Amino acid sequence: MRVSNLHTVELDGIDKIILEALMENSKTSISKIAKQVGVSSTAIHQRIKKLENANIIGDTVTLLNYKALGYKTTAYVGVFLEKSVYYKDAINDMLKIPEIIEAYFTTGNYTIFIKILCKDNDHLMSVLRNGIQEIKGIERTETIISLEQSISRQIKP
Amino acid sequence: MRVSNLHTVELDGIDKIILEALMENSKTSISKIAKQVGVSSTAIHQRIKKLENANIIGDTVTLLNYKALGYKTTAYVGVFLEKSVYYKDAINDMLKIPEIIEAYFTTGNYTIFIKILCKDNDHLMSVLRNGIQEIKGIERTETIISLEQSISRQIKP
DNA sequence: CCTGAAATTGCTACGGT
DNA sequence: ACCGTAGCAATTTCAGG
Repeated sequence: MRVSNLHTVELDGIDKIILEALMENSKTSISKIAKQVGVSSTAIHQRIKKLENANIIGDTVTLLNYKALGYKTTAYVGVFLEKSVYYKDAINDMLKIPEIIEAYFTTGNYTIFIKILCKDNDHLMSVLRNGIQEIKGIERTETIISLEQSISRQIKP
Repeated sequence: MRVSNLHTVELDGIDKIILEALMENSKTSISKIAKQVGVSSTAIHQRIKKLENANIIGDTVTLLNYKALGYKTTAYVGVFLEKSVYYKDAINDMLKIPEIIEAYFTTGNYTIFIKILCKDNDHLMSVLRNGIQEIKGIERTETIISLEQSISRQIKP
């Protein structure tokens, strides 16, 4: 890894192999990566520390299989706000709705764009009617329901 | 954890503590969870194995900090297909565009709805013009650019 | 479903090239 | 920047209540 004077970072081949292994499985053992690359475990360990310090490696999380827990409906909702001033309050209200798992402030048609995870369509309707559309400043919403997720991945470093 | 005869799953309090700890940090040590709950490491280990076998625990991944790697633009693109028949081929073509990190088959206005990660707006324009809009069967697209991500989380079990 | 002990594996610090 | 060693901590297996 090389850090230029303009805050950009150059990863070499070994860094990329490390990152790809950890992206796929955060529990990949250092020794396994070391064997694959052909250097010592210590070297890999030192590189990982550097990548962590450079803030390139972020969180390590366990993803739950929500379908197994009964969450089978994913939807996106475009939110039209009366005035952008309501943005902060709207986000605060949205934080209280656990089904909202992502929210973005956006350009274009919508002011706020959110991702929702629900058990089924009835649950989604209830979240929309009794949750989201009750939030102050929301004019109207447009809902996009996902029938199938076809791609889900990270970008390779 | 209890599995009813209708394929639904009941998690007890200990399961939920385990899952929440691992969701936040997949590297949380078993022994730490064990101390918090007040049982042996072995018991926690066995429960984790069960949750894995029940497919409730999914992947454990390391998230990269894409901003540190120069990726600063997130966008969503709604895709209008001429005919739904083109869906499979379109997804196959999209798999070849690494900037596309999520894709959904959806109801509503759009046929396909995708999430894109780019370095900057020029990069985004290039992906749209030279990548996505070249795919066979795509009539037109609508782009929503995220200015700020305000919420990002998982649902609690 | 739990425990405790033993075996295994992996992490991390240190000294050196 | 990398290596080897060695001590330590954690995971995982096993026998048993």
